[in-house]
Amino acid sequence: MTDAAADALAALARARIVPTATTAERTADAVREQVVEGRLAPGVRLPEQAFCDALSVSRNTLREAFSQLIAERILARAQHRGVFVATPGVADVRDVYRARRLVEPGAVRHGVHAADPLGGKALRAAVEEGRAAAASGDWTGVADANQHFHRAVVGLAGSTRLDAWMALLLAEMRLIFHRIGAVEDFHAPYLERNAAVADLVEQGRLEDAAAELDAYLADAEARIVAALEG
Amino acid sequence: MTDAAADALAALARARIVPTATTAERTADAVREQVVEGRLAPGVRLPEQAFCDALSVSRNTLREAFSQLIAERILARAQHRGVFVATPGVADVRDVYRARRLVEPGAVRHGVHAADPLGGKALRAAVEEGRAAAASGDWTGVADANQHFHRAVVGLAGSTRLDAWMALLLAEMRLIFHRIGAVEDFHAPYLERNAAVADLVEQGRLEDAAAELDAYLADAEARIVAALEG
DNA sequence: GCCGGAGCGATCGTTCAACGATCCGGCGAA
DNA sequence: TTCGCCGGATCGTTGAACGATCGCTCCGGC
Repeated sequence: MTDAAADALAALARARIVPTATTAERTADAVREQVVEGRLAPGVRLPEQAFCDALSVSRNTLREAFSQLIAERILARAQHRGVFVATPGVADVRDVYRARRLVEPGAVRHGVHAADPLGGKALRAAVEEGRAAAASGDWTGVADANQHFHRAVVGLAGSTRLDAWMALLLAEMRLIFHRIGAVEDFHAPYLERNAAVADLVEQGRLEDAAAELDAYLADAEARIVAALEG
Repeated sequence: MTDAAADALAALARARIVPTATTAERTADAVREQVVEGRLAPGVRLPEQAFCDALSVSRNTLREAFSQLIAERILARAQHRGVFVATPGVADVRDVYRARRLVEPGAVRHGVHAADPLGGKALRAAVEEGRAAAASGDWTGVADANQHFHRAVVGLAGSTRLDAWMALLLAEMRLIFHRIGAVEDFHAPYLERNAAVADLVEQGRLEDAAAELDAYLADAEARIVAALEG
């Protein structure tokens, strides 16, 4: 075998083809999108039969999809009563932010990609995405960009497991934002704070960036808790 | 209503009774235990029919249990070929340790319970458990105690979500230990390093404790990678 | 009037049987 | 040897069924 052929084989082995995710996975994706987009509000019930009909899948397949979303804390199951969209409370917000305030500043401070230029690029891209969305009044886009920014932050740590876990936490955050309604002005103030963090990272002032990010997360937590309790 | 009755009600509400976890959950627990205890080695196939018969559950229920364990990365599914015990490789070890080296020292440094005496107690208890197990030659017990120690470390952060996630990573670590076989002398050196970290935490020298823990994790990672490649 | 239990419908948890789709291994032909 | 084809085994998915449990309504007793 030629070396070129060997290289091609190796490339194929890396880029493993995933045919067409199983029906249960596609179903889970569809339901998850409805939830994080806010079309299914926290607390509403999800009757199995109705969703089977709407999605044209069998009850067993739907239940498998539900199980996955329950593991992600996007849905919640009440024994013999049905499945509901999760309604995170103040305790959940505190719990999530304790984790985020440990992980995100840590990724900035010690992440394997925090010092190299590529890491800074990802942060910068999310900041620009947010600014563009704000300029065109697309507040949903601003919220998306904010999520991308925080995903880029934990991406500095260079751990796919950490990335996946943070994606779950951020999906849960979206539920919370839908609970408190006001999405617009909630994310606006963070546009410039994201930019400040990105600047500091690009300048290599990682310690300052981490401190700013920590203060910023503490502030966000306080505002969310206030909104939930008020 | 009397105050006593109100108190009793409140207590019941807190200690929510979970009747008997659903069959799928119990099935998942049973399979997970077989895997993390090493009775099902990494790479072996888990035929659905055989496990249905052995566990006396229907195929649908078993598949739901499998799905959960796959989400935990304990099992892996190959489309149309079956379910296998996961076989974590060097890349997985590196990924897990990047996450652990961010989270564990961070929990020691900034955890909300790192400074209070209760947090130190949990670490101390795990250290003593490990010493007792070592004294009686119970190497499996030493490994368990080691896991308990690291669980106590992240417990300092005070986030149940973080605790649950770390439990997944630690379960994956057990798979890796089973792959490289030598469980005995692998955990032995860490008995005293765990103790050193616990001491430093109890003395309030959190920065030193975090540094020691980070060095210790880096060392462990290097030894595991060497064992896998050797 | 309202408080608590009996009855009822709806839904969930679980199982079973079945069908097509896909993969693996072996056999034969070029 | 290599390729194509075929059969067997297993998976992915469906539909239907049964008992169990829940929420609600209704009714009698205080």
